[in-house]
Amino acid sequence: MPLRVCMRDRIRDVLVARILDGSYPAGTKLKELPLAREFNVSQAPIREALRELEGSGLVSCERYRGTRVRGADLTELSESYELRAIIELRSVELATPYPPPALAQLARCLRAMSGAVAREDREGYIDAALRFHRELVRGSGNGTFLRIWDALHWEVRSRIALRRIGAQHHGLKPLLALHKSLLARLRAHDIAGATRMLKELFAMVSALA
Amino acid sequence: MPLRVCMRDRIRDVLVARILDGSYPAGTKLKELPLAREFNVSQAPIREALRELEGSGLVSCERYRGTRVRGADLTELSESYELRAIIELRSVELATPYPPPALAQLARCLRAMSGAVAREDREGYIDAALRFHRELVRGSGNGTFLRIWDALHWEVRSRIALRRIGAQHHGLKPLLALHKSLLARLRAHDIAGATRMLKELFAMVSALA
DNA sequence: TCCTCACAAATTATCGATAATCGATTGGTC
DNA sequence: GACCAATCGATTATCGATAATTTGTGAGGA
Repeated sequence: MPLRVCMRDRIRDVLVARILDGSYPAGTKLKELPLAREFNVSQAPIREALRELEGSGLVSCERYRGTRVRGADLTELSESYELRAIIELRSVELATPYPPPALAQLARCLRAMSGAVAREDREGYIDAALRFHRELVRGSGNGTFLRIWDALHWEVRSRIALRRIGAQHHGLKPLLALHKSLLARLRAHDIAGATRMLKELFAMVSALA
Repeated sequence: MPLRVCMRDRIRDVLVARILDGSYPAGTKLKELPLAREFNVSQAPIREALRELEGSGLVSCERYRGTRVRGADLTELSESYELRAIIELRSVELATPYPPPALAQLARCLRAMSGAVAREDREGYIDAALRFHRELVRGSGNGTFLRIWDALHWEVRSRIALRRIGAQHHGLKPLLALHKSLLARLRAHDIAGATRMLKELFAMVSALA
């Protein structure tokens, strides 16, 4: 059985998905040997996957005491949003004026978000919105910003956050509107305005959570 | 031979120290088996140490292609300082007014910095200054801020940065003065003033590098 | 000359088993 | 009953060896 991607990556993705879908609520102990048996691998790839999740802050490890999930913790969630907010705000400052290709990419994401809202596809909205925000950071040209942003696994955190909000998907429309305004400000090289929009966005998410 | 701390941690610290002291300049390939032989351990703890360094951004790994040092890269260094700056600036906003114990701790660090400057002990200054800045972040109460700040291994990066500056240790006095002003502003609950001081600090470091 | 395909060397990824450590529990003592 | 040390089971940390992958090289063909 040739391995297209290494086990470690595959296992990490599965674990992330399980934290995402609620299979592993906060506090769950992730034991290495049982996981190894389940995935039909040895301990090594499991351990490496867990280390990587620790780096993202989704789990925490203590020496000889094991690994526990801590991603769904509300405090940690709002703390992460705080970090994400300052990274994106500074990215917008650094990146403006965004070059036309970046603006085009942002516009594509926005269209995808709009379409998702239209068909009430919340998952689709999240994916598109994350691409939008990641592009904001990427545009800053600061690789460290992007690395940290990626390491926080927003594809997990966003869903945890939105699950807390519950079924209020009517909340997506004002979010979409803010993104539209934000892009317009970026096109106009209006840093102050763009920053204001972004702050409102994060304030709205915080209020919901 | 009972292991007081696990090999992984010990090895990680040695590798960090080597990146720090210049033994491993940027681009150095870190091969697992040779390192394992050198430390008289097997591959496993080496790999885990390398993963952790990857999380800190000090090295980068590619699948089946190995691990390379990238900590001394100037671009990456200024990018990291940019991230550190926004984390500390926001921390000051969140933490002010700092509680008396935190202010006392900051004052202790400042005294240590002052003493180090007086005896022209640059290493001592760096240690004390890092404690000062870490305390700024800790005071915010945002554990994610602190986790990311720690993961960036400033005990390495600061020294790399200051080595670039060279022997201009006269540059430490204005830095010390800015820290003093900063603490005074924090005591006075003057967020705007404190923020200004911190921005000047980072501007000065960036200018030096 | 330029390709490209097979092969070998070097290195990483994974395995299966052993050693070290932690937490709870048991048994003994006061 | 309260306390403490010895021990056991569960789990993590590490080991030594094997499998998988990449990269470089050289032979053969257009």
